Amino acid sequence: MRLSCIKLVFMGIIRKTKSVAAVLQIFEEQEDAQSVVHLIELLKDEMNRTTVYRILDRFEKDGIIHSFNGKDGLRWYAKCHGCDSNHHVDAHPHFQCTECDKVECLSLEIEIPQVKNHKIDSTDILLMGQCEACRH
Amino acid sequence: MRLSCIKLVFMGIIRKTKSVAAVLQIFEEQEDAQSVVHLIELLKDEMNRTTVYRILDRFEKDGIIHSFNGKDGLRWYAKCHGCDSNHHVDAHPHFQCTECDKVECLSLEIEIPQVKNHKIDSTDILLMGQCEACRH
DNA sequence: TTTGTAAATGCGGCTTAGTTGCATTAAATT
DNA sequence: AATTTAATGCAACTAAGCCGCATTTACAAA
Ligand SMILES: [Mn+2]
Ligand SMILES: [Mn+2]
Ligand SMILES: [Zn+2]
Ligand SMILES: [Zn+2]
Repeated sequence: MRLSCIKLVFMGIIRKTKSVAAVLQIFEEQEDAQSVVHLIELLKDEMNRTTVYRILDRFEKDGIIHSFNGKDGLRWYAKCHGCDSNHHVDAHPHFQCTECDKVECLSLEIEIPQVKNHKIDSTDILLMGQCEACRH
Repeated sequence: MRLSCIKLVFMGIIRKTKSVAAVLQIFEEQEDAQSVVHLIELLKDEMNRTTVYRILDRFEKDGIIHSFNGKDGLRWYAKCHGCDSNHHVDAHPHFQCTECDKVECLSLEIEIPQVKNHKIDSTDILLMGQCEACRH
């Protein structure tokens, strides 16, 4: 059993298949978030789209990636930092460019005030505008 | 030309049809946000679902209602306050209950810090948790 | 190395939100 | 009442995402 395999089992992924490796590689190489639609397109020669959905599900359960809705209601995924299968600790806002559609995770604290008579458990914050590249 | 009609034309709606009146009435009676899926169900005996979509589009252009994505990626609509067809001034966060799914507009200012090298034009903020009714 | 196992995958079909084109209806103006 | 065209109904379509089931394959035990 190779080291990378021990690590994957620890994270909840049982078998390191070619498909698992291919999806993992995308998130290792690319810090920006990826839409499922884009991932399916990227991987269409290597695996079935159902497999993409299922691997993303497993990765999210394992705290390898996290997901959120982009501005058009599509599902996006990005790498987690410091999460595992028990705790998703990596809550942060996201930014989506209105020109190129690129999505970034933001290391940014946003203060959420109390809402009277409500218990807030989580937040979903999407900032929209122009990214660094599109601003020029 | 009746007064209500003058008002509607002013807002961009050209003809006050029975369908327009029916959708309008829902938003006048109910302050909470409504999902399109729920509206279609509510109105299924009175009009075609395509008509619901088209009336919501027109209302949004006219500043009568605004839309946003709920936690499950569905489209939700709620009444605007102080908007018209030229200016949607009514930006605010939303709350969705994780138990009963109810969605509320929040009159709440949330401070958005600057993001380096980005131009932020709009925000989409969804708070999730337990509503007043579900907390007890 | 071979074999047994169940995790993972492929595939086809299905669900559902939302859109589009076009023929028909009806609201408002004359 | 006649005219105009905004609005509607309808059917077909698109696209994201899910599900069941047969098949494959990773991996551990023999
Ligand atoms: Mn993120
Ligand atoms: Mn609102
Ligand atoms: Zn951009
Ligand atoms: Zn509730």
